[in-house]
This record gives sequence, structure tokens and C-alpha cells, in this order.
Amino acid sequence: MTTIKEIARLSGVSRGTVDRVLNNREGVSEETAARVKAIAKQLGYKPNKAGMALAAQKKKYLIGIIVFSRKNPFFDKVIEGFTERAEELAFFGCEVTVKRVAYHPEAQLSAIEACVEEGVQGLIITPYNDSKVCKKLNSLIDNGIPVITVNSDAENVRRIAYVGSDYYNSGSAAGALMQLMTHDKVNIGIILGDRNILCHSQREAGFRERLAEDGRFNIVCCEENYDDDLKSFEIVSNMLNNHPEINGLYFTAAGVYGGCRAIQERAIGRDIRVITHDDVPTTIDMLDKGIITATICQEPEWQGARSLEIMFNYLSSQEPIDIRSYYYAQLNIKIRETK
Amino acid sequence: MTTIKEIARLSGVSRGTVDRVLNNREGVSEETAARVKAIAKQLGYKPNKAGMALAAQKKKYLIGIIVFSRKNPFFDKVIEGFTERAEELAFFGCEVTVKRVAYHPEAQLSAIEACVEEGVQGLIITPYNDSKVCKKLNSLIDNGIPVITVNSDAENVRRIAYVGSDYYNSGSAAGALMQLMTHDKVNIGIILGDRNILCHSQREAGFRERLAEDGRFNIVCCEENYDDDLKSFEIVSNMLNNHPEINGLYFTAAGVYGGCRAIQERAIGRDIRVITHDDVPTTIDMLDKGIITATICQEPEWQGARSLEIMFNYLSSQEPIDIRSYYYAQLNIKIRETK
DNA sequence: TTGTATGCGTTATCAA
DNA sequence: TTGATAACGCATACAA
Repeated sequence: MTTIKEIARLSGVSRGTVDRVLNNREGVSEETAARVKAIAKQLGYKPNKAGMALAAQKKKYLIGIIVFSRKNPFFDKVIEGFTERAEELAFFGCEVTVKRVAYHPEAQLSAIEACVEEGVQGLIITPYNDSKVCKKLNSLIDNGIPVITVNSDAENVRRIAYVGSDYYNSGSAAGALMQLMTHDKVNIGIILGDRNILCHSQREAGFRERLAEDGRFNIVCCEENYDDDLKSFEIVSNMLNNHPEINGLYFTAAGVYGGCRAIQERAIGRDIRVITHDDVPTTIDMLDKGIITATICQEPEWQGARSLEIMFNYLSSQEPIDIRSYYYAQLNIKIRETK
Repeated sequence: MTTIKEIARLSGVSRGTVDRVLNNREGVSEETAARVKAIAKQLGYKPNKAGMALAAQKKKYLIGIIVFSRKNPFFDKVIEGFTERAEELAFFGCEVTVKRVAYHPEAQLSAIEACVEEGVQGLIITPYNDSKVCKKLNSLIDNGIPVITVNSDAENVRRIAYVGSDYYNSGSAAGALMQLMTHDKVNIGIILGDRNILCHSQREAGFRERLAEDGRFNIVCCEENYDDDLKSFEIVSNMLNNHPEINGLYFTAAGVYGGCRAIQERAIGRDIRVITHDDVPTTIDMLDKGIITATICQEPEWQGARSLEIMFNYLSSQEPIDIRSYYYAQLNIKIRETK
């Protein structure tokens, strides 16, 4: 294994100089730098992570993450992936602070403020789509605190990257699945989360567009449940009562449990294909009970882990690294038998 | 952060002694050991990985993996996951040797022998189900070289763990998917890999059993392709010619590409549901072309990574750790829109 | 512009 | 049975 010491010996300079050259610090003559670089390259020098880690323990990078509260258990998994990766990065000097707040702009604003006061050097957030929040995020960015959006993106925020799923695609996949799992005429009800939330409407668009090409499908109604289970129960109950022809339901977002309870009670004996997203415990339960036909998952643990990884690399790399703007999660379809 | 140095200071002994106590080395008086242990526990001592890594670089653990050859690109992904994890573990002193051999007992036997000669301390293998191979593996185990089976298990081999998918379940999932994606009467053709390979026949059993409960399904034929694309082309061609009523095909194993080529050529205008396993490039291609309806994947990268991780933990842990006997991969369903 | 010295936490070796 | 010390590879403060 090639070490700095080795390179120093071969190029006839000290370890300090080699360090300066390899980490692009200043104060080295061009010729020395060139010689050292050449030798390092020739030997295929790779810095030893253990050594780096050990030396990096004095530094610390504090990274904050803000996602929505426990009322939405999807984020449990995001945080799980995040925390796991945080433990791995801990010995490179990575520290984290996790905030879970209500689905409300004010709550987010104060969480952001709290992160800043704790001194975070980078912020990962599932942003509430609100102009005050966006403005606040941009002001952080102006003050040198980079931002990564996770699971949900924000327009006009100059974040370095978005990590999450491609919502249009996932809606489209839901449509494709509905096609594969039905035959003849299908009458569909859509249960939206919130039309004002970009990702919910993107899923709806993907789903609709996919089915628009197919004459078998007729979308008979579309309602918002605002991610609330009680509201969802009510909406779906009404849908099923008012539209006895419905034999397909698509939930673009949360509130799945409430909706499924309505199906259990109001659709006895009816054969309805139900497609949802994610696999929170209540969804798994309804999959088990045969109420949900299939659910499309989006690697929540990966989203948490990957966003932290990107942020940490960004903060700890000396030279600018290239970062993509979008990191999309894989979509995994689950049915009762593969949950 | 609690360090050995800190514990040494507080318990009034040297770092060397603390190290001896915490790593269960001998040569420490009971009372000293007890005191040190108590203090370490009280402070919640966790060894620092960076420090361990740095000190562990002189040691080395050589771990071998033997899987099947490039003719089966599924194993590319297993090796990918394996290699990636190997890089992470490299700075804990983990070295690996990878062997890819033909689907043949003799080839496996000589690969095992080669590993032993290289001095591996642990072996990970996708075993060919053959008595000579099993005997050989057991003799390694008797000589203190632990074995983990990956992707495919071997009966009567005293391996410490199996990492792979639950084949009966995945066949059953394929059956469930076939149910969801069809209606009315369905006539099925099954393309097996090799009846003598346990996992292929397990998938078949899971699939059959699942559909047996459902009067809609009739399995009209079942042939072996021995994982060969040409043979597979021939079999499927004949199936489609001899059974114009077939409208569902299930591939339990490889040879998917050859079979799909036959579908392309011999089933023009017929509407056939095709369910396969894994997502090798040719399968993705056929998914794209609309020949394959859905494919059930089994986290090959995870299998490679996890098996190495278990083996490394086993080898490097001082005290015996508890290891489960079975580590099952998650099943992920993919359709064209989610590939 | 360059070199030297020191420390990060753990482990191993040698001396007591 | 214990203690002292060196070593792993890297980073950096300080000296030259």
C-alpha cells in the first residue's frame, strides 16, 4: 500500500510537503508539486481511510436533517437510513442533528432556525412548499450553508441536490400496474394528498397520462384527503357509495389506512384493485388483509443515507466535486407475497 | 468519546492492561480485570473504529468467494456487492479472492482447492449440488475454515449461514403475480432450469402450490432448459407450437433470453403473460420490449455484500458471536415502468 | 517554500 | 501480572 511517507521518500521531500501537494494546499513550488504528483500517480496513491478518519476526529461536520413528524411513519425509515449512515461516518468527524416537525411552514421555519443556532454546516430537508420556507432556505445558502432536499423538492431553492423519487414516473408506474392487474372496463377513483403539493400532483399527472392512452379506463372521481386518515375514510366512503361502478382506487400519498378502512366497511363483496405508495406498517397490514393489491415503494432508507452521504462528501472534500442535481430512488413493487 | 487511555487513567492501570481486559486476552488478575471492566461499562466504552482499523492493517483476513461464471450475468451483481463491501472492509484488514467457475462440480472442486492454497481463512460459495463438492466443503470446515453458502444452499454441509432468497416463497410470489395479472382461464407453461437443482424445483413447487388452489389455472407443460438459451429457445418454441392455448409462461431460472426470443418469433399477436426472475441485462431488454410482463428480483448485490460482512465479522470477532442460519433477501417486483 | 514534531485510538512487543 | 513504548497513515501547528 502506498503511503504519504513512501511518496515523500521517493520524491526526496518531507511528508508535510507531500500532504500540501496532494491536498492542494498552497505554498509549494510548482516543480516540487509536479514531481510529487507524478510519483503519487505512478504509485497509484490512495489515501488510507483509517488514517484519514483518525486524523479527522478533531474536526467535526455538523449536519442537520428536518423531516415531517411521527404522524407520518414513512419518515421513520428515512431517518433510519440516515442514522445508520451517520454512525458509519461518525468516525470521519460527522455529527448529525435530527428534527421532526409538524406539517406546517411555521414549524419548519423554527426547526431551520434551531439548526442554524446549533451551528449546522449543511442542512438536509423535506421542505414544506411555502414561499417563506423557500426564502429562508435560500438565505441559509447565501450564508454558506448548503442545502439538500430529500423526498420532496422545492422549486426556486438553490439546493445542491434533490434525493428522492421521480414522482411523475411513480404515478406512471402505478398506472401501468393498474393496467396489468385489471381487464375490461375499469372505473377509477383517485385519492390525492394535497393538490398544492407538487409531488402529489405529479403522481396524479403520471397516473392519468398513462391511463389516458387506454380506452378501458375511466377516472370517475378524484378527491383530496390532506394526508389525514379520518378525512380519507370519509372521502373513500362517499366515493364507494356514490359510485358503485368503481373497481379501481389509487392513493397518491398518505391517508391510506383511513381509506382502506372505508373499503373494508363499504365495499364488501366488491372486487376492487387498490394501488398505493410506500410500505408503512398500516399499509403492510392492509396488504396482508388483501385490501391493497400492490404498493410501490421508493427506498426511504436509501434516501436518508444517500442524502447524508452527498452532503458529507460535499462538506469534507477539499476541492469542488461534481454533484448531480437529481438522485432518483428505485421503485419497488410489493404485493402481499413479497412484502 | 471514551477511549482506552481514559479508562486507563481512571482505573489507575496502563493502556496495555485495559487492552488486555477488553479483548479478553490472558494475563490479567481477576480483580484488575473486574475493575477495568466496570469502569469501561460505566463510561459506555465503544472501541473507535478508526483506531482499530489503523492498528488492524498489519493483520489480514483472506476470504474467498466462488460463484458461477460470466455465462450467468446474475453473479456479476453478487460480485459487485461483494467487491464494494470488500473495499470498505479493506482497511480493517480484509482481503478477498474471487473465483468464477463453470457450472460443473470438477471446476468447483479445483476452485476450492485453489482458495485453500492461497490460504483463505473463510470461504463463501454458491455450491454446485454434488456430493463430492459437499464432502470437500465439510472437510474444509473440519480444518477450521468456515463456509457460508450464498444464493444457493447445500444440504448436509455444515456452513455457518446461508445468504440468499427463499426459493419456495419466490415461486409462490410468481404464482400470486400470475393470478393478479390474468383473468378467466389461464394455461401455463413452466420453463425450469434443472430439476436436480434444489432451488429451481423449490420455485416450481411454490408456484404450482400457489396456483393449485385456483381453478382458473391449468399447467399444461413443464420443461427443463438447463439454463441454456439455445435449449430454452427450442423448448419454448415447441411449447408455443404444440399448445396454442398457452397464455402464461413462468421461467424459474436462467435461459430467459432464449425463451423470450422464441416468444417474439412464435407468439406474434398472442397475449401472453410472462413472469421471470432477476434482472440481468437481457431480461431488462425483454421487459423493455414488452415480452416479459414482470420479473421478481432478489437483491443480488445485497447477497454478495451481506455474506462477506457475516464472514468477516465471524473471523474477526474475538468472542463467539451469534449467527443466524438463514439470511433471506427481499423480493422486489419490477415491471417495464420501474426497472 | 519546506521540514519537523506531535497527536488521533488501538494493538503489539518488549521490558520490568 | 503489569507498564512503557512504538507503530499504523494522515493532518497540522510550528519552526526553519
